[in-house]
Amino acid sequence: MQRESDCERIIGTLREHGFRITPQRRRVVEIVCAADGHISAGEIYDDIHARNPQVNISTVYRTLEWLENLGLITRSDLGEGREVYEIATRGKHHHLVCDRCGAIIEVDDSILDGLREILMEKYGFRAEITHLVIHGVCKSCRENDGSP
Amino acid sequence: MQRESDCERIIGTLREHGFRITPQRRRVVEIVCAADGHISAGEIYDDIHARNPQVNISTVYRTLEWLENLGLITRSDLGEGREVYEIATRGKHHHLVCDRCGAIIEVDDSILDGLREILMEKYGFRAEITHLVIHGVCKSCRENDGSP
DNA sequence: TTGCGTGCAAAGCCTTTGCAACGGT
DNA sequence: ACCGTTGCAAAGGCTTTGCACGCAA
Repeated sequence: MQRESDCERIIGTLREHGFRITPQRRRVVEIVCAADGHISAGEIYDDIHARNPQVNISTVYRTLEWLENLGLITRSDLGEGREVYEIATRGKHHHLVCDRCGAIIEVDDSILDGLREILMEKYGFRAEITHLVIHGVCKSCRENDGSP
Repeated sequence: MQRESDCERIIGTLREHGFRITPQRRRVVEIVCAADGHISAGEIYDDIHARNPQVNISTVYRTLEWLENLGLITRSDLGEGREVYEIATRGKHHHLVCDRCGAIIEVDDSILDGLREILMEKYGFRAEITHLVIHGVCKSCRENDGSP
């Protein structure tokens, strides 16, 4: 499957560039690749720590920082102190979250094209929106509730 | 000026509702009103503490929470652990945050009109975006760096 | 062997909380 | 005088850092 090949590809890239592949680093890469979307440093640590209690959380943070600097994973700040990571190969996307039923809808990055243009034209601001979470009400909930 | 009347209006509202107006609470309200836009809890504390060293930061946090619950101020999560407050009377707006120089640019809610339309048309999703923080690079940083 | 990476412990930030004393009304 | 508020201190959650040992290459 795609996630496994992502993982092997990343490990291979690191090895080719002469980076040391330690068991800890390998586990972090595996877990991030296996994750279905975002995952936090704490979740990665819990996962590793369950099998290898000697592994320290500082190693997880250092590995994530290293992978991020290498451009192999991306970090998103979800607000409220929540920082999550995911592999960088996924197409850029964002999430709509329905506040009624909790549904999460993945939307393509292109929905932001217009907004980016406006910000550049009006403010000269180059928006770098890596991950956006938009709350609201989904279609079925609107129809069920009869709300606009 | 507007800020002063905001301040007096809030104090008056609090007093009318029977809330106790302590010097600490008064100072917090004054500082938030006097701030040009958003201000962080730490900045408020520094301001108060400079003149009244006995005032504790926990009082600042408690007062801000109280004012927020009363709907008199709003809190925005700028990401990276930065939370800022401002008086609630201001028109709906959003923030552009420059990741190079830290500048914060206030933009009107209308910049999201297009995005809201797209989400409604393509996904039937009614976006309820109360406050959006968009990271990126501001005009002057782009010009200084020569980046696009 | 060599020096990069790790575990450990401690600290750094920001924010919250328990508790006894204080002070608005 | 009452009881809501405050100051203090401590803790809590997450992340970072200094240091000496250990291990990948």
